[in-house]
Amino acid sequence: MGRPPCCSESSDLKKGPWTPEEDEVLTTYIQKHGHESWRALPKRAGLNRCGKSCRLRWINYLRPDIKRGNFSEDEEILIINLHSTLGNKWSRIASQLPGRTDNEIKNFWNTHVRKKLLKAGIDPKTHQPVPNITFLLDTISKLNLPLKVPAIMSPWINNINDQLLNNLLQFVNMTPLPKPTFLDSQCYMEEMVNQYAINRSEDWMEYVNNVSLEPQSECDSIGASLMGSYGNGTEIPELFTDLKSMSHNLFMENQLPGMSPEEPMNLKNSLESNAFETGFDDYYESLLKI
DNA sequence: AAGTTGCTCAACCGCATAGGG
DNA sequence: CCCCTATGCGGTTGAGCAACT
Repeated sequence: MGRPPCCSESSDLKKGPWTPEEDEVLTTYIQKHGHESWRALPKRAGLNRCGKSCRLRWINYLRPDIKRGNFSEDEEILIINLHSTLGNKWSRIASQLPGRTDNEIKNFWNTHVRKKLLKAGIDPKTHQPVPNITFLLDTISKLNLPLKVPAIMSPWINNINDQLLNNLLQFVNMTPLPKPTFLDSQCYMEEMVNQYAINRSEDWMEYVNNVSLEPQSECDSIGASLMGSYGNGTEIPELFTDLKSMSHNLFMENQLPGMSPEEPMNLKNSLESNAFETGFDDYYESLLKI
């Protein structure tokens, strides 16, 4: 199906890594004669390669104006911004970064940026926050609250409290702490979530199956206060509505540098339609996928 | 030291597109 | 228009290397 590849008709053409000698031949030829026809070039230059392979080698490696070395922070931010508007249009992105090739940017995206964004709770495709619990965990970990961090995920089992909520709100309103960079503290986040997924999933499912808040026998005074605030039998979605608005505010405060002006509205829309409102099974699934 | 796992990135593959006849 | 060819583009692969066990 489809057109055969340009070089498949001659299977004795060389493939695989280029040798320094081949590089030399190609460079010398192009410097002398240019590359008006990639198809004809290998034969004229005396290379046992297909034109496509020659073109790729020149564009991605041998071109004299190619920029080598690690991407700078500015380049990374530019790539993120361009990707948020252009998507996987690597060649268009590359055209904005002198000396960088589409292949190089694509590799950089797939091996670095994509992972960074994911760990920061941002969907690398949509550039919008992934509605998962990592956000809340990250936030709480930075607040250094005298609570075990996983408490936010199992409040319904033992010790959520409205002091926690108050602290979060205080943080959002007063922002007395330096703005967290969501690109940091990734390992910690991952570990916490993994541990939770491993250790607490049964609790979680047990809770999901029984979505009313019942005071636990070991419930402390803070827990009792929560019961007072929300009342027995409070449906979990009500609690999540509060947490949703908090995570939204926190994200607005801590968005990645250089986002486009319309990005905050996209984030808002995303949060308003996220899994907090679509049920806990979905939410739990997203947690396990992290 | 040896084996395993994970990561990076150069290179490939196949489809899309442009342009000429 | 339609067909054909060359080039461009984006997704994917796998060799080589580093880190880990």
